[in-house]
Amino acid sequence: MLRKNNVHKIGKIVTSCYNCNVAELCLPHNMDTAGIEKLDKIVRHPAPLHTGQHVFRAGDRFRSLFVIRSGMLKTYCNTEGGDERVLAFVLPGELVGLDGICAGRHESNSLALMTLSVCELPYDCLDELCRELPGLQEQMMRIVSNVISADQKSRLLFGRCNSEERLAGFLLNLSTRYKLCGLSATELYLPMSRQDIGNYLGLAIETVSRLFALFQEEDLLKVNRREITITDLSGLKEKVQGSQGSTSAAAS
Amino acid sequence: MLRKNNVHKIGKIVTSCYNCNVAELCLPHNMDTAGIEKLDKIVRHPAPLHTGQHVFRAGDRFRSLFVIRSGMLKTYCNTEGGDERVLAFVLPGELVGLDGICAGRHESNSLALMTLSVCELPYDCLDELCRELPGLQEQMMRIVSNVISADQKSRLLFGRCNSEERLAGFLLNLSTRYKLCGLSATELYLPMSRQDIGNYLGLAIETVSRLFALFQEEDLLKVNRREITITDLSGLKEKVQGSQGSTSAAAS
DNA sequence: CGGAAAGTTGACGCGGGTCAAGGAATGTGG
DNA sequence: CCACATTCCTTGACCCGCGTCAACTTTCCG
Repeated sequence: MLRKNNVHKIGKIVTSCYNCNVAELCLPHNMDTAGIEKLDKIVRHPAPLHTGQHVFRAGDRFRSLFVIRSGMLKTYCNTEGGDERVLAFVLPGELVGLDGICAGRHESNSLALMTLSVCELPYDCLDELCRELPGLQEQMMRIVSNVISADQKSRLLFGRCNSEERLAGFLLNLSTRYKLCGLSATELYLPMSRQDIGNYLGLAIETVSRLFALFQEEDLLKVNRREITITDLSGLKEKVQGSQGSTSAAAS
Repeated sequence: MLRKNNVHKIGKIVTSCYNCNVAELCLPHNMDTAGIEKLDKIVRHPAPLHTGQHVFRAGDRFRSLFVIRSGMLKTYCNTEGGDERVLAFVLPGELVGLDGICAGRHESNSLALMTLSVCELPYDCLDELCRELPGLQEQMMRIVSNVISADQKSRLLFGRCNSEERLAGFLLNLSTRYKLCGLSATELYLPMSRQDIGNYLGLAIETVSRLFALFQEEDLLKVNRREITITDLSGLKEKVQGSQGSTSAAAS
């Protein structure tokens, strides 16, 4: 039931930039009606993707930025050794694709973790529109700054702490961002596998599993497969003490 | 002698954006003369800072971005527990301060690791100039994208590898970036303490020390306090196998 | 010259990675 | 509908990499 609920919420489809307010991060924030209208015209709405499909792959020619409308994706890279490194989980209202601008090619992969709909922002158009609408450009820089700032915070989290702090920080971070999307901050459906979580946090999958069990034993969480309920938010926060990983984040 | 050499090179002062080509990353790259002239007018050159002085501190009102002209700085944050987390080391031609745009305040500290001169780019002026010069705006986005992309790569490095891989990756990364600044790629003067290196890499200071000794024993490096000479670049690269940490990087 | 800060080296113990086995959920073909 | 395979997750046992503690050396700076 929790899952259904959240999926339905995440699955709510918005139809234009007017009523798109999935998160403060999204572009129209603080823009006037005329501006939003223009932005609305360049935005494309590709058909929703199914779990396991890519929005883009590393090496693809960079053409567009993407804002998540509903669902969730992960960004990852492959190492020379061939194995995967999860870089980020991206929620509705957050932006992906920024890492492709400088080289003209995407440097990471974006993969749907569940049914996913995105807004596509062709970069040429966006660039042009930024010249017309100074407000948009400022907003772009603010978003980009936020991405960098979120990267920094997640680096704080991983800097020098043990597995408990990491997982706790990760959950708190998700909780905050879920809330920003209008979802529950305590009942989280995690569409990614334990594998992905471990990979992202730099922990073995077994460790992640054990920690979920431990947190449950300590009455911080209730865990039911990929549905988790935070029952003691402040207890979880105490675990992260010594770092500050509970802020909004976005990817590449 | 190595130290003197490098310090002198890093210490070479440029006087305007015309002949400022410390690194490809810097703003004038790919701009026409008129554009550079305008940019040159808004750039300020504060007096050089001494070791231990701050360019800005977390909480300071955000007014400007800074490009390093010569020297090196570290960016760091303080955790709630009061201890420090090093986020990045920033070299000539690289940009700091981007993390302050979104909140209007700097979220990290920037501290000179040696005598440091910077270019100050008042953000309001820069923003305005971006409207006049589309080329500048594009370049800004490219730089920002590069910062994000570099963050991503460093995350790959820290993702899931042991201490040897981390330190080797770190040294290769620095080597590449030193070369971009026109410095030697093999003779590196590291102005930061072992403490800073360990903090940045998520390793204990003792581990860093032991690894330097180990790498020296394996004839990969010659270590003389803060001066290190890479004697076997490919050997060092083999260590990092399984990740890709040898690309250019810049900080917030 | 003395005191502090930075770096090195050794001994030890634990957190978490690795290996292995088993359970639960989902899919597939008959 | 069931039998079977596959994927995902959990739990236990073991062990090693690296953090911690401690002692010592070297460098720096007044």
